[in-house]
Amino acid sequence: MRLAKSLVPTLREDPADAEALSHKLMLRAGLIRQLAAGIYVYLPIGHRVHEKVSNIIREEMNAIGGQEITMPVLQPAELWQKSGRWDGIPEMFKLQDRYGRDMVLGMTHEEVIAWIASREIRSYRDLPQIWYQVQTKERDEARPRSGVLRTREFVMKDSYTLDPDVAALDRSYAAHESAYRKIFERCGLHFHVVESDTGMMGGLGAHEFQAPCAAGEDEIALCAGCGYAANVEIARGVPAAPVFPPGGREEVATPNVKTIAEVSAFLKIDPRLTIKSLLYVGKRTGPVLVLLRGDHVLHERKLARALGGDEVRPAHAEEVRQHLGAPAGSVGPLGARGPILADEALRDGDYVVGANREGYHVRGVSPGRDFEARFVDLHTVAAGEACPQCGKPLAVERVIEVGNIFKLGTKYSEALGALYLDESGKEQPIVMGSYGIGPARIAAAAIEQNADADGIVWPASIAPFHVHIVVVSLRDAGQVAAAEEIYTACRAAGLDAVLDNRDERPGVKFKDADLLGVPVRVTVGNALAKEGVVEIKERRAPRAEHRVPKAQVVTTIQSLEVLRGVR
RNA sequence: CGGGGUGUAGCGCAGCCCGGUAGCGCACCUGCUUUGGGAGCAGGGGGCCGCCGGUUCAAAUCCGGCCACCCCGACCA
Repeated sequence: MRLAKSLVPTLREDPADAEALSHKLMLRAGLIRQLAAGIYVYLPIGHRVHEKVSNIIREEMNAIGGQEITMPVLQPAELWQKSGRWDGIPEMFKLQDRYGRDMVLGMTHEEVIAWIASREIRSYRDLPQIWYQVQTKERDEARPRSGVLRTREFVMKDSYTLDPDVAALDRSYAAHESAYRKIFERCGLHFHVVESDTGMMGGLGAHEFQAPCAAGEDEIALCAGCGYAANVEIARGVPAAPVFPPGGREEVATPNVKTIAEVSAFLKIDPRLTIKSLLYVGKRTGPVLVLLRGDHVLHERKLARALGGDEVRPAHAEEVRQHLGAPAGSVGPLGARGPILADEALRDGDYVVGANREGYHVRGVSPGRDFEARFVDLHTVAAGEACPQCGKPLAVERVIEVGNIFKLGTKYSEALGALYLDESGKEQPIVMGSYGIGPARIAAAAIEQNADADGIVWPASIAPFHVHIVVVSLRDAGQVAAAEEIYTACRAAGLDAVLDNRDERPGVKFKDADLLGVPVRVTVGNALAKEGVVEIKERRAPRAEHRVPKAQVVTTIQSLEVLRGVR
């Protein structure tokens, strides 16, 4: 590619609308432009990167026997009505055709897969199968954000496995896990494989591939000791217990003291010696009193799971007063009506709790002894808590989900009649798995993880080009000719090259080269006439430089460690 | 969906309080000079001031409504 006539609109300044590093850099380097909230145009450079990532994914999917197909984005509502997902998914784009028939824009493709399977798979001899596509997904996200990290329209590689039984599913799942590891390694990402919530889909198991980065939306708990790794949605941590002071149960006046911080300050005690009482309302299960240690934070997903997948919300102020007879700052478990859920951390010890009487708390209250409660894991893991497996301290990292693998089971095959005959001639539902990867998130995560003050620093495998050739002066015919020669030679050698032949000052070209982040830069400038050499410089620190005659450019580049493994 | 913020030239912003000619930097066009880390000088083009309505002799500016976008939270099959 020659830059002079190309659509690579770089920006000098950060766009006002961008916050996340990858978002700023993708806009500034001219990879993308935003059409609407969460909807992006991929310009030539962005498109190239996306293709490089997608092709790596394709290679690894093909390597485990995946067969690429393409399924429609536009789908009849009927399929989704059959699977039970037509209602209750606010992210689903729905529309009608001209005859008033309900349609959906696909946000995932389990239904279509099950539909194909129901028609084409008949015997255990047809199994197993791995079908995948690289296709656009449409999701009406509540809040698109961080550039390309969470969008309403995005391309996903989604694959689906069809197996005769759970043991076979386990093998397909393991094959995917190993393919995914290779994909992320080849893309140059740092990542963790973590246990994740199977969510409302109620599958048999799931893992996420999470790439650490500042703009991430998830948090994971990690144990350096034994390798335990889980999304904080499900991660369990064992907090250190406080030292409980002696003393019996007594009611104490706590005028105008409401929050945990106020209670512990007023009574001059560690917040860990208090219980935080929160009234929640489950859509089906009704009011439930939730107890946590004073310093802990409730994880609502854990609560929802403890209530059998119910939808929960904090009670309104009036509901608290009505249910417990006191305002929110003075409530507690003593004499409370209805179910009480207490975090595991509260099993032992005497705590300060709200008295259910405005302006009073009670000291020396022991869960289990002074009131009945069901103990479940409810608190959000904090860094430093002990690993549930080995006891070493856990770390908590901010991450972006770049892939997930999911054991679906037979939910969709049963709903859509995807059955096969086993060896004994008996009809069985196909056991399914589904697996997703977002190429755009991989690109953005790679930027987040590798950028420096001057711009993007691409891993060579997904860089838009391997070599960025800068002609310092277009007025020097010798430089232009040499640059063209090098450009042609690189391409002939299988190196993707971009030639900056724009009539710009050298500074502008160098700045843009840094911004674009291509791993190797070749500068054709004064040194050509003076010493007969060009400069080959790596983008990544410490920007190692080689000065060689133009005839040696290709072999020198090919010997660079940054390009190891590519071409 | 709750909270906060912003909409003025392609990009980044000022002007708005206190109503009266729409401005600055970058980018773009022309000319001259310059040419190894985002050049200098001179001249020039480009605006439904987010949209609709109201107040007023007069609205970018005041008032009302709406829309879009960003951030925090909720949600995220």
